[in-house]
Amino acid sequence: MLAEHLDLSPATVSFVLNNAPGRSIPPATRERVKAAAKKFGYQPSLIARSLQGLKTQTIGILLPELGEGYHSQVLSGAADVLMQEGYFFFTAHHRHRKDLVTEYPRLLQARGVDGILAIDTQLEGVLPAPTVSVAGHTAVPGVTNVVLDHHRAAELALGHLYRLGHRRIAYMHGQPFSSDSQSRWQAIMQVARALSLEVHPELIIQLDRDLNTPELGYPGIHQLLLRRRDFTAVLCFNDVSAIGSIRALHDAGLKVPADVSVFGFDDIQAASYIVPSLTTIRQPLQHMGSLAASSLLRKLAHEKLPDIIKVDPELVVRESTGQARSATRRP
Amino acid sequence: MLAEHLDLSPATVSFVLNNAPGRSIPPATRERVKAAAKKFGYQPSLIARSLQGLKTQTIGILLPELGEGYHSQVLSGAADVLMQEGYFFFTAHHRHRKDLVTEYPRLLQARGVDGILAIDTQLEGVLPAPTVSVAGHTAVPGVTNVVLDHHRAAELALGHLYRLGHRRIAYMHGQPFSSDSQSRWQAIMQVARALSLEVHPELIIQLDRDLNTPELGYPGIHQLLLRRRDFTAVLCFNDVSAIGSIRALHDAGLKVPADVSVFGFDDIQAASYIVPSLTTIRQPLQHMGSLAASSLLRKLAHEKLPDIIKVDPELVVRESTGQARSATRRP
DNA sequence: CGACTAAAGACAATCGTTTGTCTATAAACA
DNA sequence: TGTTTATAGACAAACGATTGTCTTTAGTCG
Repeated sequence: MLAEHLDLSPATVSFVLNNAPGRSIPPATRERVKAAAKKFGYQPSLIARSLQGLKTQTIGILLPELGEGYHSQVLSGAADVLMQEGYFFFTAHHRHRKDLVTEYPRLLQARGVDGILAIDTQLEGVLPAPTVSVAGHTAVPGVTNVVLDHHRAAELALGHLYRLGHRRIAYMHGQPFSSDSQSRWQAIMQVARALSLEVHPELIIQLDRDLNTPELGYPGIHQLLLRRRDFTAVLCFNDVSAIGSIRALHDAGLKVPADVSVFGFDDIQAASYIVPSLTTIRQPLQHMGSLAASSLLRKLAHEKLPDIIKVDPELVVRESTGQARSATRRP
Repeated sequence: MLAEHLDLSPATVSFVLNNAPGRSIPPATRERVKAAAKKFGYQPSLIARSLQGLKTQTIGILLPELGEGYHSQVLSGAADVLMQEGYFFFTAHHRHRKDLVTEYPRLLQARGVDGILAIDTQLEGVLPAPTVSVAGHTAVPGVTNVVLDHHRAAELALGHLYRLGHRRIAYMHGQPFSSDSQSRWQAIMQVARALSLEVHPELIIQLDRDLNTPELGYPGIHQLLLRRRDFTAVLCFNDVSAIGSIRALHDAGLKVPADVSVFGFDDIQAASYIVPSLTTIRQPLQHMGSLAASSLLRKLAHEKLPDIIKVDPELVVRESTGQARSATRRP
C-alpha cells in the first residue's frame, strides 16, 4: 500500500510506524514514511495485524439489554474507560437467553476480542478470553467479579428505616432471573436478624414479571393493600418498582411518606425527578463499569486480580421516607 | 486447524462449511467435516475471512453518549435489528467532539466495519463505508438520513396547546450543539405562524448547558418567572427540561397544569413516572433505530435508498397540560 | 483394453500486516 | 589494500481463511 508508493518494503514501513526496537532506520526515511502516512491518512488494518495473533484492542461486552436503565449506566462507565485507553468494544445483548449467553462469547472470539466484560450476565463454562464481570451472580473460575457490597447496602437501607421507627416493613423479593435478587435478599434477611427486626412472611411480595417499568411494582402493592395495611414502610427491589409502589399507595389513598415510607434501590435518573423523590441506595454503576473495564485491561496486561471486587453503596435520603406513623391501622 | 485433524486440506473444509457451489464433495466427507466442526465448536475466524475483502458482518455505531436517554433508545432499536440479522457492532461515543467524530470513522474502518450508523452526530467529509444517520442535521452526500417529521411534531404540539386555549406560550430553544435544535425550532416557528400564534421574544428561553438532567430546564424557567408570569404554557425542548420546568414552576408556587401547562418532547421513560405525568411528543426512537439499521443493511445489499426517511411523531396526552387559565396575572 | 470424463481433493496464491533472517553497501580499522 | 563491522533495507514466512487451478483416482464408454 504505502510501501510501494514510497518504494520501500512493507516491512520497513511497519518498523517506522510501530517504532520497532532493534531496527536501524535513518531519520530521513523515518520522516518520509511518517509524512506519507499522514498525507494519505494511512490506517494500518487491525484485521491484518490481529491475524498475527497480536492484540486487537477490542473488547466484547455482554449485557442483558440496551436502552435505559441499570445496564446502560454500567456500560457507559466501562465505555468511557475503554475508549479512553484506545479500545473499541462490541456490545452484545442477550435478554437473559441462555443460548445467546453461551453463543456470544464464541462469536466475539471469532471477531478477535482481547477480553470480555459481562454485565449482569449468568456466565457459565469456560470463557474464550480474559473476562471480568459486573454483578455476575455465579462464581466462574478465573473471572473477576465486580459486585456491590450487598450487606452494606442492606445495612444502610434497613438501618435508615429502623432509625425512623419502622418495625413492620413490607419487602419485595426480586425476580429469580435478576442476578442481584438472591444476594440482595439474603443480605436483607441477615441485617434484619441483626437488628432483631421481624420479617413477616405475609408482607413479602415476590416479583416475577420481566418488566422495566413501574408496572413491575404496582400490582404487588395493590394486592397487598387489599389484604392489609399494617405496615409503615416498603423496601422495594429497585427504584422502578418503588415508583410503581408509590403509585399504588397513592391510588389507594395513602400518602408517601406520611402514611407509608418507600425505599428504592439503584438511584436511577428518574428517582430524583419524581414527587416525592425517592430515598434509595445508589449503586455507583458508572464507577462499577469503569472499575470493571480498568480491571479487565489490567488483566490483559497479566496482572493478578482478586476474584471479587466489592463496591460500596451509598444511602441517598430524599423525600419518600419519613418517621413511622405511630398508630397502625389494622385492616 | 480443523483441516489437519481431519487429514484434509483447509480448502476442502472451507468448501463444506460454506456450502460452496460448484464443488463436488461426497456426502460422507461433508458429514465428517460438519461433525468435527460441531465437536470442536469450530468457529471460522472472521478476522481471516475479512482479510479476503469479504464482509465482516460488523457495523460501527457513532453516537454522542452512552447511558440513559435519547441515544440509548435509538441504539437499542438498531441493536435489535443488527443482532437479529447476525451483525455485531461497535459503539463509539464522541460527546460531540469534532476531532473524535472525524477520527472514529477511520478507526472503525481499520476494524473492518461494513457500514456506519450515526446517531445524532454532525457528520462531515467522506465516510469510509456506507452510512445511514439518525437525526443527522447536515445533509451529507450519499448518507441516508432517518429523521423525525419535525413539522408534524410542531403541529401536534402547538395544535394541542392551541386547542386548549393557550395563546401566550413560552418556548425553549435547544442547545446549539444538539442537532435537533434548529430544525425543531424552525418547525415551531412555521406552525406558530400558520396558527397566527404570536411568538413573544421575551418568552423565549435559550438552553445552553450540556446537561441531561432536569437542571437543564430549571434555571431558564426560574429566571423567566422572576421577570414575568404572563404565559399559560411552556413548550419545552425535551422531557428532561420539561421536568426541570415543572420543578421550577412548582417551587414558584404555580400549579401544573392548573396555572401553567407544560409540554415535553421525546417521551422518555420518566415522562410517565412523574407527577404530573408529561404531555409530550413521542419520537419513535426505537423504531427510528431499527429503521436506520435495516436501511443500512439494505444499503449494504446495494439497494437504492432515499436521502431522507421521515418518521411520524406521536402526541401523548397526559396530565401536564390542561385548559389555559382565562385570567392572566401580570407580573 | 484404451481413451475420455467426472469426482474428490490437494496445491498455491491471496488478503495486509508483523517479524526473523539475510544481503548489499559503506564506513572503519589494521 | 584487505578485512571487519555497522547500517539500511529487502526477502520471505507466517497468521487463517477463501478460491482458482491442477492432479490423482476411479468409473464409463466404445
